[in-house]
Amino acid sequence: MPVKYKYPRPALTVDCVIFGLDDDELKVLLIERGIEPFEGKWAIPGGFVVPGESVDAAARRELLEETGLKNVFLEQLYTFGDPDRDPREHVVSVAYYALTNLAGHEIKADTDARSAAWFSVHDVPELAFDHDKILEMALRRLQGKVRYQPIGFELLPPKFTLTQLQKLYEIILEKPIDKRNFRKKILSMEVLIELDEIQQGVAHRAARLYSFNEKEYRQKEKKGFSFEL
Amino acid sequence: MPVKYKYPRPALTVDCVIFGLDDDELKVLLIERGIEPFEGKWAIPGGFVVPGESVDAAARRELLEETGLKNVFLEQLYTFGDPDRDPREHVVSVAYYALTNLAGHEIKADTDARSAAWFSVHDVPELAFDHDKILEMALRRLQGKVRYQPIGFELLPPKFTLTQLQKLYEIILEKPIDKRNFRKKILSMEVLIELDEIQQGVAHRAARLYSFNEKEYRQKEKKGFSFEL
DNA sequence: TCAAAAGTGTTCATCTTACACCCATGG
DNA sequence: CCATGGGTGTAAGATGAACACTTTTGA
Repeated sequence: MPVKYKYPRPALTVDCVIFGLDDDELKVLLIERGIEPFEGKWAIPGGFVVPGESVDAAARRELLEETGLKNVFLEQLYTFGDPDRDPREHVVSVAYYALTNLAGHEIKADTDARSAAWFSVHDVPELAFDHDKILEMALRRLQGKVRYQPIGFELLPPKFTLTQLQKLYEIILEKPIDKRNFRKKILSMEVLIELDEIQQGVAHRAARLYSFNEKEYRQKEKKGFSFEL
Repeated sequence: MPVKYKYPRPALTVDCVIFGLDDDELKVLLIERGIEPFEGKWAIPGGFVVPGESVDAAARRELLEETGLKNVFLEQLYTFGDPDRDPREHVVSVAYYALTNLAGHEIKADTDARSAAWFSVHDVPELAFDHDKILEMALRRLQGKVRYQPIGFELLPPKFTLTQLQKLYEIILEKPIDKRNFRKKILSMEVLIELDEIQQGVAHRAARLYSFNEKEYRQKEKKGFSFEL
């Protein structure tokens, strides 16, 4: 359905950088492009914004359509608006980043039967468009934000051990953390619920499980408390 | 020059929240709308993105056209994409915020002869579109960012006293700061140049002038130093 | 019984906070 | 000479960093 406008306007897309946490690596979900431009190249999943849907909604829709993911943490990252980032025409893209726990969600085959795969963020193939720039920015944002907002939990299953949590920070921040100091700090914030459950099926002493107390966190936050690693 | 596209697309605009620092208030520059919709209402300056120009360039262009400002700090804030934020049609807006020192720049009359004026951020008239939301977000961003990035200097003249700098933080963060502790902290970072100049024309002991050493800051930053209030 | 990870406190150094007086200047 | 803001140091408390051994469990 072709349309006419009084003045030209750039096209508008959304792109979603989807992070997942493996045992000892941070991964990103990429999709192999089935059409030109950049056919055969890997890219961050995304698509065009349909007028009448909010840009946020477009991001959620693309996320669902291309990966089957829903109810995940999704936040706007930045808008990329260089006129030559797409060889066809001026396409402005509002980039988002999503956090999900890799184990929980199987990634379904994409509707267009293109293949999707997880890559280590430090070993990513050449990407289409300016997607390397977008990915780099998403990584930096995640590294920054994880230290003063409790978003790391989004990368873990709902019940996790303190060691898993610590490892998460070590992987994202790319530096080792002292075990005792980490536990002291995180527990002193009192935003974790100590569950009456322990890890199953491990070949050593099973660790206690915890969950993030989001309600408690929101209350504390209102009273001026601020989460800091 | 009407244009045809294969699929409909939202329109794209940029909006610039422009902050300026008065003696004891943070101000924002608004423009009175001369046309529908929201004719007569105050709004954040902005305009449509022309295909072929980067979104950043569009923001700079609008800033210059509507206020005469150039070479000011300008950073992308967030993209607002609700379909009903503009009553005419789906208009997605990439919002920016700018920092400038109020004293230095006279704001020229807008090209469309609409009036422009500075308002205290805490005493703003009813705004057009969702501009109240944009302004609120810009304020929060400024309050957050000013504490861990040396952007506050953008609101001051190139040469300033430590008391001016302190007041800046007090105004933005909306809380009093201890004078001695502030000076100790800011000087210990060693990113200020102590000038051989003092304040002129004050009816009391003249304060020493300082300037921000951006070069030094960038070098320190690379070595892992991080500015923190 | 061994391998693997869980869990736990103390000390020292550093940073943050609270706080008050004298000084220089111009009117 | 007085009003106004400029400029300065110290002590106590809080926070962050470094560091090693015992316990539990399943194989």
